[in-house]
Amino acid sequence: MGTTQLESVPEPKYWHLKTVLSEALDSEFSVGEILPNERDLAARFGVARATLRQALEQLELEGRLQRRRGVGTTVAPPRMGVAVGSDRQGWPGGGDDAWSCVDCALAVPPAAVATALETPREQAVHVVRRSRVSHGQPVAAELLYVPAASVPDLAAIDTPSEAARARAVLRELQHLELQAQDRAVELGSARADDARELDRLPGAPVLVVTTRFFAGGRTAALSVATYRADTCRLTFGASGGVEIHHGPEPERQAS
Amino acid sequence: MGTTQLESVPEPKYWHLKTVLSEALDSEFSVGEILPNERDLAARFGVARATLRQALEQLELEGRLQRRRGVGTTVAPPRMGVAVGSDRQGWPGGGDDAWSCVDCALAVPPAAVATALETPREQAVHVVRRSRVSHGQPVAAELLYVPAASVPDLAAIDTPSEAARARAVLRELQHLELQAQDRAVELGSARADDARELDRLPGAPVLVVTTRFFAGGRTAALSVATYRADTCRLTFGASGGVEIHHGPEPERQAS
DNA sequence: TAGTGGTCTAGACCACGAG
DNA sequence: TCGTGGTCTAGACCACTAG
Repeated sequence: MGTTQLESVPEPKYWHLKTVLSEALDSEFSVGEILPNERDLAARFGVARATLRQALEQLELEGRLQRRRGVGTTVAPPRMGVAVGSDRQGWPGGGDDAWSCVDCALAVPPAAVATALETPREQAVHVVRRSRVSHGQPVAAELLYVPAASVPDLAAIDTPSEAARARAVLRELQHLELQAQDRAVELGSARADDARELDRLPGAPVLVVTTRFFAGGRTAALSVATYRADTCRLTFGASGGVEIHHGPEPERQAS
Repeated sequence: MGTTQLESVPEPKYWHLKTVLSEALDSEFSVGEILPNERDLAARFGVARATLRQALEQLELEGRLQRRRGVGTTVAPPRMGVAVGSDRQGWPGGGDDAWSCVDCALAVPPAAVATALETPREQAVHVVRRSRVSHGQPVAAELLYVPAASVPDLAAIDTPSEAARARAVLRELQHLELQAQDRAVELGSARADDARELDRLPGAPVLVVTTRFFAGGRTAALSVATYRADTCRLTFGASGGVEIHHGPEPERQAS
């Protein structure tokens, strides 16, 4: 009989919960405010804590919440715009590009990196670590892979600190003529060391920006930068960006 | 006393599990292969199913696995490179840009969109829906918001279908002189309608690409495109992209 | 109908941060 | 020391797909 195709699909509890919480965040909370703890919230909504957590995880993924163990759950500020493509072209480290050098080492890169660099397997390359801070908090960690062939004059340099050696590598790069560069963005999860640097737990969602730098007909350097996905909106182009958030779906009506 | 700082931090089980599974995927499985079901896997590793699922979720987030209800868990192919910034500048719909129109409606946009368009609240704009298919599967869904002021001559047009009206809006846009454009990428989760179109469950992770088109000193159009984060790597620049995957951390050694 | 992944529960213990 | 979020368990039932 009348299987009237009315809402025969029950919405998952955590999904509905997320919607309710999202609306509450908009109307009843302000940035930085601390939410009730998970056990209280779960009780208040009459669900198990795991279910409540599923909703919170989604909201954190969307950058609406920030959770810290031992502290609590707070309302996150809008994501900050982080310029990734503002310099039309340019070597890393050229003309203050918002990054600061951490250290430098010789290391055998992952196989995929070696492939991109067209470098023999098991051959060590310079690995420059840099970090990027915006609005007072760390937003990105970068590994910059530079084959020794790209910085031939580096051996003569004697530097006092790790960071200084990193800067020396970058300085050498500027001498090459940059022919082209190439960017890709994908979703990843933070490795243990990146997580530490980004002040997040391992596995936290990150946006991985891979940049290839071409010079002398080769890939002269490869940058793998991991940005905190919860707090960052990567911007390409001139402006720092106007806030664009997803609200509820628009009321669609025939035109 | 010898508090020898040896592994005092027990690695979470799901994290270790993820590592083990990841290595197994590299060495013992090939693309498309079906993994044992979750209950068997959990038993095999001696953990609860929820713990095993936590590891699988991470691997799916990284694009290594694909899970489908009622079917099983399969090994995902490497992410496909999807060109987002290849056309230097250009209106949507100009010179085949890999998108196909779905329909068009007049709707009141979300508040944030209205702000970006510098349009009065509650004022309806054209909303063009487009979808993008790559390698035979849907990879992105787009909502393109076009204020009526940007396409003044549209009213005279009488079109037979929704898709045709969408194309008419795009055609009108080409007449404007594009002064600049502006992109941002951030992490989001699929709304119910996007999820349906992308063949995913609601809440699935997506990369949201927001593009603003400037003409005549105003924001003439705003595109919000949501890409499947599990299967796509967004590329900016000339090439379709060489595969860059994250392997294990490199062996770092003093230089 | 059988088997899969998706959701949900009601507990337990642990690691961390602040007072 | 106490309260927080993070991890983990051992179940249960549901929604979907395929044969």
